Amino acid sequence: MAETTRPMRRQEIRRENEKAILLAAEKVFAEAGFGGATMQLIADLAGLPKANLHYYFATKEELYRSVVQNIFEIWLQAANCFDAARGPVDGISAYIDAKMEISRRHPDGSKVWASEVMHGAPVLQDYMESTLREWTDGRVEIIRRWIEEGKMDPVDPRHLLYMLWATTQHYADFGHQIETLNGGKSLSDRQWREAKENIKRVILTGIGAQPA
Amino acid sequence: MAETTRPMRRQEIRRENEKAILLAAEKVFAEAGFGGATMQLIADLAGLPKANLHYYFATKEELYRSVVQNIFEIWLQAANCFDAARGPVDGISAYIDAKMEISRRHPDGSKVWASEVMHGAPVLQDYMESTLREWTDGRVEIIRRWIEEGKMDPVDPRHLLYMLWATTQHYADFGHQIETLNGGKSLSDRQWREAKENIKRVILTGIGAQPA
DNA sequence: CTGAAAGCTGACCATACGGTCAGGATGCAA
DNA sequence: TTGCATCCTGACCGTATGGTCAGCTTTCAG
Repeated sequence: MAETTRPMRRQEIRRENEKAILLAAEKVFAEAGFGGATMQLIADLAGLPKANLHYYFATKEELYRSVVQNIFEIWLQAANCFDAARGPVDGISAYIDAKMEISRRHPDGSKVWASEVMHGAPVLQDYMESTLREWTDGRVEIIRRWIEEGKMDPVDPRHLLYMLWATTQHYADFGHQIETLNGGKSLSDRQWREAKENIKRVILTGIGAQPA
Repeated sequence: MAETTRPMRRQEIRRENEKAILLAAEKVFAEAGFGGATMQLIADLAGLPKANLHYYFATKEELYRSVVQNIFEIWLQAANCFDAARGPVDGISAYIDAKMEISRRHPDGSKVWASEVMHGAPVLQDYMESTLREWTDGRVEIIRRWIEEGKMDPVDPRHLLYMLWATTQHYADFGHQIETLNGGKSLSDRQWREAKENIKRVILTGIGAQPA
């Protein structure tokens, strides 16, 4: 990678290698699942000897945990959209945009996250019972208020959230299916825009929050 | 299992053992993924010695293939709802009901299917390019006709289908998350009903197909 | 310049897994 | 009853994988 063999700073080395490993791990875990992934594959993809992986991450479990926590953080960041909003149109639109962008930019991370949850969240159970639950309860409260204020129809907030998660996440997790049905090509910029617009229109109309 | 050691018919034996193996395999593949699943675990769960598995299914791949094809068939059966319908309200309602029932009754199968697609459909690529594509194109055509006939708003049929798939499948694949957010309890009959109603209401309203 | 700490790695190990096989048990048709 | 095809299984094997380690190189503070 580095053309000149300029001496690297310790900190720099650590940062770069960890980043490379995490990126490779994310991809391999996404493609093969935890059980199917091998440290050797991750090492090859990261361009490092396998033993070096164990220098940075003691075990496969530890590496996996780091990958999952990373994507969970990104996932939570999309939450901010909700808070700053004054009504369902703003809030839900922004949230859909944010989550669709995650599906597009971090499909591997999304898959790892989906896999983790599908397998019973062995690593993230704590987070789900604390952070995720708090986040969800907060958002449920916001939606409930919007309903009270007549800004949208009385829809069960939880099922609405599930719908948002499901619909947006689908474009990452089932991306391969979507590509296949798209003639084997990945979605173009325009198609991504159309996807977002369709989702927003259907859901916002569906909850009676369309802006005139 | 059999209390009396009544002699079993050959056919019967075969059928029962294959069924037991497939059921166990579905569960183990769902919980651990293909790579994480072991023939030993499947054998234990099926109550058979490992070697007996290989008598019925030569390889792990072959067993996996059978499991995946099984769920794909169930998945396709839900299609009929669409065909018999006279309009979006009937058709989409029935489809959502059917797919939600699959998520509820076959959560393991749904997870295996999701896993298969997430990992690039190594086994089902053929089916996706033939059967699934045909099915989808047919349904797209039906929806397009509904739009032409003014029975619903002009929504992109493909993205609508993705939304239906995503939303319903979510209750199986992310069932663990939903349970966690439900206080660790699985959804009750009433909650499943509410889920269905919410989804149907939001989507049907969202596409402008609400009946009066 | 020097020594210690950090970074690196080829070779190695124990284990677990998918798969095999020889040979025994069981049903069933004739 | 007999013979044979099907069914079953404990013991075994080769391989791949996660992980270890001794010893090397590189950075860098003092």
